[in-house]
Amino acid sequence: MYHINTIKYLYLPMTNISRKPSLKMALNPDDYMPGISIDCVIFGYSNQQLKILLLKWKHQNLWTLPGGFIRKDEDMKDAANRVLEERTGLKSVFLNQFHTFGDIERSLQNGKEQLKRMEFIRQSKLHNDEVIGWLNNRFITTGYFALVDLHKTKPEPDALSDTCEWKSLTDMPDLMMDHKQIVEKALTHLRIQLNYLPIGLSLLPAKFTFLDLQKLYEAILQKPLERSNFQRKVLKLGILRRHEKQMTGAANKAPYLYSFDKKKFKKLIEEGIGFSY
Amino acid sequence: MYHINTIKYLYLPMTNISRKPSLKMALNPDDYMPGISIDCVIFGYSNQQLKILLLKWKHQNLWTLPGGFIRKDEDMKDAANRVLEERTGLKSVFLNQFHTFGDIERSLQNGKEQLKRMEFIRQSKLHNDEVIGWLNNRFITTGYFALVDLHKTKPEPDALSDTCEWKSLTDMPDLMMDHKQIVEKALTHLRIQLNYLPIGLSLLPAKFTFLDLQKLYEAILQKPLERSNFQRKVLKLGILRRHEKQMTGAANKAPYLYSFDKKKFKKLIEEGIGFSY
DNA sequence: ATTTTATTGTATTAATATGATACAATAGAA
DNA sequence: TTCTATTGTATCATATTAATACAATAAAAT
Repeated sequence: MYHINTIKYLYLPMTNISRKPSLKMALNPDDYMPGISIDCVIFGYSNQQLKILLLKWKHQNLWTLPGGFIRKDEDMKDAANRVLEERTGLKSVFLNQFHTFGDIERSLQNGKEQLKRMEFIRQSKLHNDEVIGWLNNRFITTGYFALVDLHKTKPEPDALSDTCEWKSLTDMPDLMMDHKQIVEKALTHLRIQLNYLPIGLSLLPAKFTFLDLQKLYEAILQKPLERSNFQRKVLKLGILRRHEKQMTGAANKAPYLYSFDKKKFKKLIEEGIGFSY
Repeated sequence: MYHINTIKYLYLPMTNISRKPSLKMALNPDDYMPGISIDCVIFGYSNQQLKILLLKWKHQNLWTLPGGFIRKDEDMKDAANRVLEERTGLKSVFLNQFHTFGDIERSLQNGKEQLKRMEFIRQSKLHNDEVIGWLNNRFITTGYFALVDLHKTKPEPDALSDTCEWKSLTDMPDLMMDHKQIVEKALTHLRIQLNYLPIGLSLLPAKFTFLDLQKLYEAILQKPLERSNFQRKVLKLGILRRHEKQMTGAANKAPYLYSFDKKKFKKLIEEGIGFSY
């Protein structure tokens, strides 16, 4: 029992695969890898809160992560980038695979709601019986997590959803299937990454104050950090550039604005220097 | 375009799936998830060298990682455990998923050798045309890495392999497809894990000297460690139990034997304490 | 029997990092 | 002009790490 993969696939590249299907176009199962899906946990940050982009199903109060399938002619990471772009309009952002979820019963949660959903799809004639059968198979899903500047995104619901919204982590609605566990795992990875990557680069606007950065870290770690020590530690990394002061209008000393020095940032990562809070 | 997974699967559990197929039994594609495979990077340690369990294809000098497919009625992690048990005879060892490899061209390497291979399979009549067609599809593979006490294993080649052998990391043969990259990634993860888990527990025999432990860490990290500081750091974790001295026969002070105190070890992990070298 | 040798277990010291606190500078309100 | 809250930075005690030293010791060499 052995897997000698993809040789036919390699030497007989497929034809007749429509290149860029519109979102509303009927899903053609022949174009996609069966049994595998992609789910994206897209993190954003605003109002001092860490947020995740979620979709709400039509006529149901069940939310899901932005997801999709892998075209037979695309790399899995390209599929993840495509999903991300379809929902946010953003290209080439920080996007990392973190785990593949392969339990049989991963779709048990909210099973009744999902049955209702399938009935809705059947009645809506959005998909034919073949597609519905394909969707009904067991899927293993690979989770990717992305960090984006929330204000640069244009959330777009997909064909089966009412809304595509940023939801605060501290106020998460009911999620489909095992999506809650997927979010948990993504968070764990984000927290670990925090020790190795100055993550603010992706989540904050170009210029920010030290307090902004600290609040972001506190939102991710869910614990308060000591201000002056945080400042000292980050400054010592030498990856911040200081700009003009930001007059806040408040009756106190105005903070400086900072931005990331991407060159030094890159160098730091190459050296594999981690730092923890 | 959305994935409402596995509802039919959930509510209509499959029947007629043979429970434990013998290794030599013809592969029935209907029993397995299409397009997804499992590959295991199984680490062992002997003669002060980190080793990996590899299989060599019959009549060809091409080596592969132990791998397999996911039965439609089993969790992905169970599939990985099954593969591990089939090749080593070991159950319930340290086994962790680390990455899923989904590039289209992941099988490009050694393509010619693999074509020869498919021809051999065809001629051997080991599989019928349906199975060969199934194997020829593109596969996405999820990598698991395992840590085992090499001396407790009974390596078993599979139906398509001559030998199943421990190969030193410093002396790796040519590997099929992208298996070299898979090994690299597993190593990276092992090295990161080293900062969070006292990994010796899985790779060393029950009792060992401090030098044994240090050499293991040096083999994994590929860099020398300072003896006395290594000793101090590990001792401070409080997870080692000291036993009798081991008379080495050499003309010098005999080292103590140590073993891991699994209770304290567990406690340490729960507290999430990491340590680095 | 004594000396020698290589290795082990532990101590010591200097350098560095961290946690807690202090304090001067300052933008704007009082 | 004084007051207030926040910012940037300094200070000091404590903890951690790296480098080195050294006594203990098993067995070979003398």
